[in-house]
Amino acid sequence: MAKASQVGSTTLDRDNGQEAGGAIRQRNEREILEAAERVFARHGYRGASLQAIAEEAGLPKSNVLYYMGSKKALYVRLLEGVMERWNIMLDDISEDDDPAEVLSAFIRSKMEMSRLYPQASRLFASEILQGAPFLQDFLRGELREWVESRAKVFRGWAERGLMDPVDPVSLIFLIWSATQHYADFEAQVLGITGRDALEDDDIERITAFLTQIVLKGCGVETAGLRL
Amino acid sequence: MAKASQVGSTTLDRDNGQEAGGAIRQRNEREILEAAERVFARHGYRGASLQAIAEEAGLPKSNVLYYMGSKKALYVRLLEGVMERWNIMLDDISEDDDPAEVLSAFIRSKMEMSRLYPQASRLFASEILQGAPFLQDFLRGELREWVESRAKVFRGWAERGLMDPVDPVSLIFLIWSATQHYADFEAQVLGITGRDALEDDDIERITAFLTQIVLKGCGVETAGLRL
DNA sequence: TCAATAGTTGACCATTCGGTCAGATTCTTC
DNA sequence: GAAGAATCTGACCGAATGGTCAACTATTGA
Repeated sequence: MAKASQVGSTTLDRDNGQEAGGAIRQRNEREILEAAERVFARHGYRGASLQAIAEEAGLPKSNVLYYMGSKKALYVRLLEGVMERWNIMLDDISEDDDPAEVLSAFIRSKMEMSRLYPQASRLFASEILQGAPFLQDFLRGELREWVESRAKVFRGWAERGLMDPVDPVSLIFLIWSATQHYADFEAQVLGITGRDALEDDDIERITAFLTQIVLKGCGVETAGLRL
Repeated sequence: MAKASQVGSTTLDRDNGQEAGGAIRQRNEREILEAAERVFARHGYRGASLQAIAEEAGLPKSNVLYYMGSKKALYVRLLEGVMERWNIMLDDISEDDDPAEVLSAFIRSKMEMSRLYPQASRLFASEILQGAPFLQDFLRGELREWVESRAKVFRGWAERGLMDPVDPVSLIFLIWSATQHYADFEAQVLGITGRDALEDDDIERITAFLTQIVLKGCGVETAGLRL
């Protein structure tokens, strides 16, 4: 299952992922992780303080360290969680699939990620803004291969005339940026639109918009596709 | 000239923008501002330390405070600088302009911003990730009006059949996110593509890609436009 | 029941944080 | 070259930082 390749150099494998632990531990760890995700997403690794995380979780600082060991270990564990959710989306595609279906499903699932896990998206964004000190290996390894494999399929479609011969990597970046924008820049989106929050039908409307632009923009046939 | 509306509550107007000061002051302030932009962009407001900024600028910490007064004043001044560059792009458009020309110029100028001032873009991104504590007023005021005025023009074009009736605000967000991506997520882009840096022709290629997707995706006539 | 294990937490530590200040040095101006 | 302004900076301050630890309580299993 790969895990998020190295991810720094801390040994964190003592309780690796699915291990349960007591019911108390499970509940407290979940609460700490959720609180930490919010604080790290907002203030970045250096800007987040254990005190702030502890207060957000409603626990004394010592308790946070009791469960998480150190600030770095906590941060790395959060990143691993983000990468894990990311990997769920890693279902394979082939040249035999329908471009319109694959692209629209891709856009939809990325929009749902932004909708369901905005904090995770922001945490990732913050890590990248810092220069990706902990995720270098992931970017240059797993994620790069993922992009390359998709790119090859896109190129195949283009050769068969199913879509315009656009640069596949740029296309992937376009979809990533446009979808993540609504999580990472939520404050900007809300400020400009004057809304308090984005509702389900906003997301639906934006998804439809992006799908239309991308499919039409790439010259993908949408015959027989419900949009 | 509007300035960046309030921007926090610190009184920073003692040396407002174009005021020169001695040659020494001018040089040192510039060096400090450039260093601070890098550090704030990477670590966020809370994560950036005056010590780190001072080292980056090659000056003692006391000197930074001598010129900038306080951490908050330094940060606000940087944001004002970013907004100022932003406002340069604020040239007006009208329904009489050619949609293809306006949209492609818009994409090009945003890509150039990402190319020329990546640190400024990241600083802005970091501020938004924090929930835009200092830029709330700017977002809800100036920027909102800017978006609305553009949206009205886009709608006019759609009514006259010059482009598809897509949601103009979503379109603006799409262009913003896609272009800023190459500055804000540079570490990701470089990691995935395995490059050391993005060159001028990369930017040119990406600009052409985005222009093609957006124009075609919006159903804009590109007759007689050099692309 | 009772010992072992797990969980809790305040006191404390060295370091770093943003910021102040006094005194030294350098630059300008006449 | 002297007076005054601008610049420079090490010493220092209280508060906050990440982290340790020992003493304590709660839970669990035999």
